[in-house]
Amino acid sequence: MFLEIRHLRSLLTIRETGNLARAAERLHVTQSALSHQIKSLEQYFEAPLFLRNSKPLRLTPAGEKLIELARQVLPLVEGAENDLRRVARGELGRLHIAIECHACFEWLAPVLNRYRRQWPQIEVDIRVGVSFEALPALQKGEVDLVISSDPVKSTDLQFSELFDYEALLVMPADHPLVRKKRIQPTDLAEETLITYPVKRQRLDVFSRFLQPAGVEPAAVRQSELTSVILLLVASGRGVAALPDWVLREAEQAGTLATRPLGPRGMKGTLYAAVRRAEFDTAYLQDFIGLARRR
Amino acid sequence: MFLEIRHLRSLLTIRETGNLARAAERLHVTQSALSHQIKSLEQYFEAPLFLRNSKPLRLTPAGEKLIELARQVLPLVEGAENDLRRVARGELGRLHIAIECHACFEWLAPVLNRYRRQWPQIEVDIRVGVSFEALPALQKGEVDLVISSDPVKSTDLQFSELFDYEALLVMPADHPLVRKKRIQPTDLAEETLITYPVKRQRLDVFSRFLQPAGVEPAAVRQSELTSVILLLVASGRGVAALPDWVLREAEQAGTLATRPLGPRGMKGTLYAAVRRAEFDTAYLQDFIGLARRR
DNA sequence: GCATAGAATTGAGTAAAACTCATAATTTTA
DNA sequence: TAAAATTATGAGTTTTACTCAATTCTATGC
Repeated sequence: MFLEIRHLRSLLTIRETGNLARAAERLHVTQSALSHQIKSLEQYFEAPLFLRNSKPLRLTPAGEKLIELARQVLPLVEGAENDLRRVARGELGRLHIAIECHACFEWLAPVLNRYRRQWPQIEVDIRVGVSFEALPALQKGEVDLVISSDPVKSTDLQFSELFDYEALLVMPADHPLVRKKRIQPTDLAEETLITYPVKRQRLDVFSRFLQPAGVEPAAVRQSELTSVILLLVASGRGVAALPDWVLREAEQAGTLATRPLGPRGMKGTLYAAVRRAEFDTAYLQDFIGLARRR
Repeated sequence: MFLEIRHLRSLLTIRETGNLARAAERLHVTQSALSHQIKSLEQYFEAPLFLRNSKPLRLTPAGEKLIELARQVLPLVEGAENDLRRVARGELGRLHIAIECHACFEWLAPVLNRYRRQWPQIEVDIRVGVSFEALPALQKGEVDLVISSDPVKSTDLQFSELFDYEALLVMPADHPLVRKKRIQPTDLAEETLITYPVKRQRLDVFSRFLQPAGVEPAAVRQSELTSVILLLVASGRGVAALPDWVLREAEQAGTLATRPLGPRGMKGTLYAAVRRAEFDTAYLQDFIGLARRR
């Protein structure tokens, strides 16, 4: 293998100008350089590429083959180089987001709608982290940003705080527990608890509220969709623990009531994790900004 | 511009082996060379191409873009290099033949049919040299071989003898001139002469036979097709001067007679001219060989 | 047909790059 | 945590690409 893109560019320019001297000028090299270059190609392929004795330099069949190649390849290369420059400037890129919490969908969807308008060139996707570990996937480059509520020290990942939230117990407006200012674990011993269909250890209401107190709800029911959970709660089929952002509108409608869990409320903070090397990219920073403001 | 085919090959091999060291081995360079190469690419594009901290070396979006380019470009390059090698070995090529004599068609057509079977990869074409000068066209690379009856000394063209011929006067078997052993210019003063539609100076019967003797035929009629000329002659509409190869079968049919022109016959030799640089190519030599044997 | 200007080629010298070697730093794995 | 495997780095070397200057070639006008 010998042929390089440089050769194709020279060949095409010579062909276009019909003359070594002018081609050399356009390529910002001496005409001697071009002459040497062509000669080395001809020696390598053991075939002449140009017919020397004719005024507007003409190509041999071998030369034609290379010109044909140049015409195919050079636009591809230029296109790719442009894309790469835009990738470097952060104008072009990929934003595959992994979320571990189902409820995040509720604020993420509208944020992404706004985001897409600002960054139409960024390829956006959401993956709900059920079947895979989000942070390793981020490290391996399978996804580009992880929404998580527990930051981890890492040399190659960078966590940015998004916003604080509080998980609240949701129940029908006429539920007996509405009378209490704050909910205690034992209050749920006689209730049906509705959760997302993930392992208990990944549900804060179990890991941070019920299990430490050794309380088990009367029943557990699962649903994937936040809106379905709210519907079930509203129709008296159970109660649920959901982050506050989900409940803003639902509460206003007046059919649901919310109460804090535990004496100080079950609060947390959401973070966005990205690879440290890409932390400064404009399109990632902009997403983080939008997510903070929601 | 910076990116070269070498880079694309390295990138793709690294991607395929998932590992600098093995890629280096496959490319017959040191692993250090690859490391430097990638680094220089990353510096040029100001973007990382690989995620370093993951076992099977993974690509960043920028890296993916380049791999995509490599997958498009490398096969094209390899294909073209193969074609070129075959062009150099004379397995692939172009044989555009220019003929100045209309009558040559008669022996050329069957020769080319045989030739095409032997060299299916050679692109064959015939151009009858009416509207252009054949030898300059050969020098300029517009055609690749010229059939001509007068060789010229040239530094960049090479003439090869094909075969000798003799131009004969053709007439109906019952024509009065059949009684003569040889035809003299004055014999044609009362005849209608049928010729190809080209300038008189390019017709030997005028330039070498009639004009030196100052004789003008009673009438001149033209036709492009040899078979039509023979038909006209057979039906008594005139006589024609045609090279012997045209007449072999026609004469055998018994309806036509031929006689030599002038005391020693109007003889000549056909040559094939090619560009000296291509003289040794197998597919040209083979054509010349076939043409000689007819 | 010869002189001449415009181009291309050539060869030598130089600058630049690509590569190797040896070694250090990292990462992975046991 | 040590050993093994892999990658990165820096200095030195080789190779390649280029420039400069001189020469040769080609086309064209007189």
